[in-house]
Amino acid sequence: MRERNAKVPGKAEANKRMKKDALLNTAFELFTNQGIHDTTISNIAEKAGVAKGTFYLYFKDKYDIRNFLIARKAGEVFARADEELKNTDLTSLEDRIVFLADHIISQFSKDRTLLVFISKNLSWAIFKKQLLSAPDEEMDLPGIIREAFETSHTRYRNPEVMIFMILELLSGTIYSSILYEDPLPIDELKPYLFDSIRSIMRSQEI
Amino acid sequence: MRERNAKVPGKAEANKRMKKDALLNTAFELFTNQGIHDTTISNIAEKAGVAKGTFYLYFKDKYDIRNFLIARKAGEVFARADEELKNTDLTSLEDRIVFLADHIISQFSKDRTLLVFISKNLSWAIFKKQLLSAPDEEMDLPGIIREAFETSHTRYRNPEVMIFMILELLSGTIYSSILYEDPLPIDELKPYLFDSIRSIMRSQEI
Amino acid sequence: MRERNAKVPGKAEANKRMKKDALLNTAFELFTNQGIHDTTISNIAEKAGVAKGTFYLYFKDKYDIRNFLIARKAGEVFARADEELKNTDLTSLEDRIVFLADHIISQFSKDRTLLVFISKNLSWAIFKKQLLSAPDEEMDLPGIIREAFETSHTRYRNPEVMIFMILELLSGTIYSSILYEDPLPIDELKPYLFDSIRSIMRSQEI
Amino acid sequence: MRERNAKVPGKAEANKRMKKDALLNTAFELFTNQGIHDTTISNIAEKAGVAKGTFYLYFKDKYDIRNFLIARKAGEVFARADEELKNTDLTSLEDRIVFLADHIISQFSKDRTLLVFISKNLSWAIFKKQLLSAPDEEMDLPGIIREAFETSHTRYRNPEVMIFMILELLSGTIYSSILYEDPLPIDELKPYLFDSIRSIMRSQEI
DNA sequence: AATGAATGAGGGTTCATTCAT
DNA sequence: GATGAATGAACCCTCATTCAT
Repeated sequence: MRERNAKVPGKAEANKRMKKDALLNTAFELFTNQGIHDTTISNIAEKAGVAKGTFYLYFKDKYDIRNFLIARKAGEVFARADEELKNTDLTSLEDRIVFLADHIISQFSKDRTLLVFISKNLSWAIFKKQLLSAPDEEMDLPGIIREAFETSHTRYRNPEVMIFMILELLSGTIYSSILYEDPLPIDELKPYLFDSIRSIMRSQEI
Repeated sequence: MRERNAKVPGKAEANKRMKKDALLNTAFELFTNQGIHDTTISNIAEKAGVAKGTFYLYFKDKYDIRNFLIARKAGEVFARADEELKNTDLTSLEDRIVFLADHIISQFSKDRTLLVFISKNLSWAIFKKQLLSAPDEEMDLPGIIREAFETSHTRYRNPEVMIFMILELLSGTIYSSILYEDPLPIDELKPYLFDSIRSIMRSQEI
Repeated sequence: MRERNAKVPGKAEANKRMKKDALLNTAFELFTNQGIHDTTISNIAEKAGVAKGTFYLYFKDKYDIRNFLIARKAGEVFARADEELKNTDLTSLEDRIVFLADHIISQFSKDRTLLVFISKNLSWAIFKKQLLSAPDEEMDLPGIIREAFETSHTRYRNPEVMIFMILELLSGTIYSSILYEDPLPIDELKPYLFDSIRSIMRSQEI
Repeated sequence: MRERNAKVPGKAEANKRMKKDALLNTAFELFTNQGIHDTTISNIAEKAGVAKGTFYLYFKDKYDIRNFLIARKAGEVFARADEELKNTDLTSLEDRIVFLADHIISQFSKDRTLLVFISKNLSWAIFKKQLLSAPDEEMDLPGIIREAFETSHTRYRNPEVMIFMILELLSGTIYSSILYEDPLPIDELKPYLFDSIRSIMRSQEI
């Protein structure tokens, strides 16, 4: 019997997804290359090979597609870092969080356009909205974090607040450090940054 | 006695300064009330009581006046906090920096439009450019900071990096906390935040 | 039988051509009545009954439509003269060219706005670009000229240079003569002018 | 007793002339370098080292100064050619006019910006207005021409018309030939052109 | 679902001209 | 005569959005 998603494995459905993906990929390329301000909906539609009107079948406007992209890209960064974490045998939450931070830094170092794009948007609002509340098919970040704290031997006063502060510290500092090497290049900044993260965590231990 | 052609020295200059100030004040009001995006140069000029073309005598475009305003407003926030600091007898650098943070938070709590306006722009680039390098007539912030570190009994590994991290942590967290009370209202966040600041500083002591 | 979605073939295309023609006709009228400098794109669009933005779907800017018009109008003048030439039985190239010159003069005498418009633009660059190189659907001027020289009993040193000189002499002189009757009204100038054309041609015979 | 123009050989007078000359020289430089359209009165005034308002003390607007310049520059070209003519012992008017044409061509070949500037403006209206009617202090061109025809052994049907046609032929052809080498580079065009001039003259002999 | 021609409000910017000093 | 800050009309051009096909 055919389930909910059955239909004849829809050509139309696949086509729709392809169009949306084409729009997203094109938009990301244009946003990072020439800036959001200088990218028009015409640009995106034309380069994606669809008509201008078609854009509006999938997104409300330019900012709709931007937000969609930021969330997706940020999620991918976290997912990759978490994937790598699984290959380690780090046990203390402190080590694990520093590992994640390190891996995130490393991804942004290799892809500065991505850094510029999500830059400071990798912040609490988006993090929470996208990653904590809506466990999607691909990655259950909320679950991951909850579990991490539950399995940790060390307990913290307010895990959410702690993550919040670490995230803001991380996202705030790497932008200037990676892009402008100011006040220090990222490799020289890391010791200070990781020390700070650890000391924040320790100050919150119960 | 003044003759017909005897200009009051600097009358034209004063006039020019007034025009520029009128433009700046108006722009700030409009930017905070209706957003930068929805504020047009026509709006600013009209409300400031000058012709549209006059705007261009003083500023290159909308972003020129915005940057000017951010730097000025951010400077004022620091200056006021520092002014209050002088009325205390706090001696340890840790206490003094937490005091400054507290006072800055208090200013932004009372003036959310200001927070939205300079929000995350209160960042390293602007801070350094405007406040560290160019001691202006009104406030010698570079001098203040240098002196603070020199008179401190405690020494730190890298004062600049330390200030950088504290500033990013502060500016990153207060936005979400003051405006959205997320993850906590600012008054409840403060203990965590100040603890974190202190622990960052301690981790950097030599 | 036509279905609901069966477009009349080329209905949209016809519509586009009409819009473009409306713009061209309106632009010509405004250019000749109030000058190119004093004609704005708004003027043209409004009078043509289309939106301002529509103008930019068809032409890059004011000078784009001007060049288009000059070429078209100049082409029409030549085409009409050549059409009349066919009704004669003139055989010598000298007679045929003087006939063409006479007919061109006569057209401009009757339509001074046209003269002012293409005036000195009826020159070599445009003549060559538009009329010699790209035989369009309506008139194969290059072919006409080539044929004229090939069928002529008389041969000339350099036909292209000869046409060039005659054209510049003609276009240079009629402007002042027709519009300002200076140094002579066109009817009195003609004998001198035609004599000059004939003598130029004779000087180039091989 | 002091005559009308006396005054103490005026410093003010000299100053005024200098300002006007500075404006004229600057305008010419800007017109030829960046085009009349893209040259603003501000540009001219600033580069000439005078205030914007001062421009209006000497010229009505941009086109006033342009016309002034065209007439002056065109006059200089003729004057130089005529000066050289004096160093020859050419007697026939035909030879003398071809000599002038040759010398004018040579000047424009060496200074293409000048050619672009006066280009087709080296035409009858300007020629007549500036050069034939108003014998100025520096050059009595009307006198020169009148004399040339009077001393010529050969008589012509209508000298003015003849000069008119030759001038238009010359000014029309050299532009395309010198700037674009089309239909021939100027050196190759010359034989055809001079032959044409001579044959025009011969066709007008009485 | 897809198209893309048409729209037209609206922004940014320029610059000739004035006039108080 | 000289200045140059101020003016503000004028204009170009973009581009998000619609809708008939």
